[in-house]
Amino acid sequence: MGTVSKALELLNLFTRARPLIGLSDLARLAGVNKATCYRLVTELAEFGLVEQIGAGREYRLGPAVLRLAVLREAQVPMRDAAMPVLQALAQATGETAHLSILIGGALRTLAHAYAAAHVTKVTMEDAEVLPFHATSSGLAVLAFQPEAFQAGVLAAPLPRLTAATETDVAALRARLMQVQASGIAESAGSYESDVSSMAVPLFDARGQCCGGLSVAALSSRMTPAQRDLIRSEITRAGTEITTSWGGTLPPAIATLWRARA
Amino acid sequence: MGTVSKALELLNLFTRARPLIGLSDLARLAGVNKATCYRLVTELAEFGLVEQIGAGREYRLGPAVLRLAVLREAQVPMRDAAMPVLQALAQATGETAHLSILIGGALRTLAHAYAAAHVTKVTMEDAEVLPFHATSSGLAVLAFQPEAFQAGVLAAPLPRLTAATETDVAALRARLMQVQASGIAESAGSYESDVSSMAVPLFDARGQCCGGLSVAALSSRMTPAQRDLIRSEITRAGTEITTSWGGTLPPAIATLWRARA
DNA sequence: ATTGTCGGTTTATTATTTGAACCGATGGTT
DNA sequence: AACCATCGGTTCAAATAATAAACCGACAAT
Repeated sequence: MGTVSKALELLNLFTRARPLIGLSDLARLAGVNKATCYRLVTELAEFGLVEQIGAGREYRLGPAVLRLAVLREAQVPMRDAAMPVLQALAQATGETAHLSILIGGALRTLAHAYAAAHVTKVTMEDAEVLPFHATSSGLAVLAFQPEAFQAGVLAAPLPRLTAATETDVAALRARLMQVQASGIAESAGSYESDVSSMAVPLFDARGQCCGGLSVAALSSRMTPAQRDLIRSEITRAGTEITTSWGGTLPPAIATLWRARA
Repeated sequence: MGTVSKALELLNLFTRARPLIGLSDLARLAGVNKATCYRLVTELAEFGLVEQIGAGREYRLGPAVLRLAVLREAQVPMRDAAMPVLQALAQATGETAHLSILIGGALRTLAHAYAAAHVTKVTMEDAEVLPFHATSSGLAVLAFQPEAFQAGVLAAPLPRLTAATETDVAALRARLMQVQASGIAESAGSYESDVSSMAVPLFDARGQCCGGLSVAALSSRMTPAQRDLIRSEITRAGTEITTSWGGTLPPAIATLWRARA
């Protein structure tokens, strides 16, 4: 692994649950020497990608990420374009909707929207990693990746997160084929007990699947009628987001979704 | 310069005017060998900080910057916190307001808001660099930086952007002292002819000046009454943003602003 | 007073990065 | 169609930059 990768790996250590990290912790978490870590984090800080704050001299993500994001959104307004659709989807289904995209081989949540319909709802955090094998978004996205990518994911450890998590590779492959055939993925309690969700893949201008759109509901509310409603709404929303990204649905998917909805 | 800095420097080459860059151009612009550039940009791409798009195989900023920005804003909601105030400021003054922050020693615009009051307005682009010596924001921010930082800025070339641009170091130092004494900076036609602006510094939780807030108007509209209005509104808005960032105004500034407004 | 940890620095050793030349492919120009 | 320049990407010896371990003073808890 190159030096640059090591430095960037440091950025990945900052999460919502762990937004501030001291030098020694950073070195430990990244598995690098403290001196090495110091040099790396100092270089990151020079560019404002991280910044050091007051008392404990801990580090956190810096203002430069904002500037880069503003530039990126100006050219490729993925998040801005998707937000209104996401909110409308949450509203229409009365459940929590979220959007995730492939970044560096991992699926990460980028945005979410809640519905006001129920007091109990599935809560989300942005910028978290979703396991491919245990979420509907993961299955929806993975089903439309190249075979090599799928193989890589299925070859890695597949943690059993709940009693309902499928960890058998053959069974997962069958699920993926099913998703390819239907254009929509479902999961029930495989990531969090009591949460059922449905998801569709999203496509960029190259026609590649680069993200997923999901609606997550308490399993107790996932009635047949509700599933029909979600399927109808999520395929429409998925089409809308893909289009707003300048992407095109694979014809097979477009046909499937039209037939169902 | 370390390898990491070289890689990050590549990110800085992407601007609004030049959002797509090919490998050879990237190497030329960064002043590094093409093979080096290839390795660096490939590592950046692995993390999604850049991505390569279709035809010309050119590179652009990638989706990872979004994820990082979402995380950053979740912890330090600078942009989100400032946006409503910025819009209110534009509305109240009938002119263009913008927010800029210090990133890696440079002042960059982060957000802006237009007013509907006039058909003619000062237009802005986000994520652009503002020269310290030729803008009111630049003066406002520079005036509250450590002496070493000021000296560094004033030692660098100070391009004459318009006929009204002040490039004399002694005169600029005098301007800075004036800004320190008044808590507000003004400029008239020193960046763009026909544009006059006023700006105030913004402070973070450490009490350091980390950005500026500015209102820019066509010079023809900058009447004495308008200047009084802008001064009153911009100091209030500046206080509000600084507070919402968890920062505190230096007591001297707070006193100055209260007296004026 | 002891002990452990913190952020940060120093050093010789080591491994990574670098630059120039070289591919095959592409696309204008003559 | 032959040519030429340039593209993205690759190779490999030479050189530079990164690394690990030990160390520092400061601070906190014991």
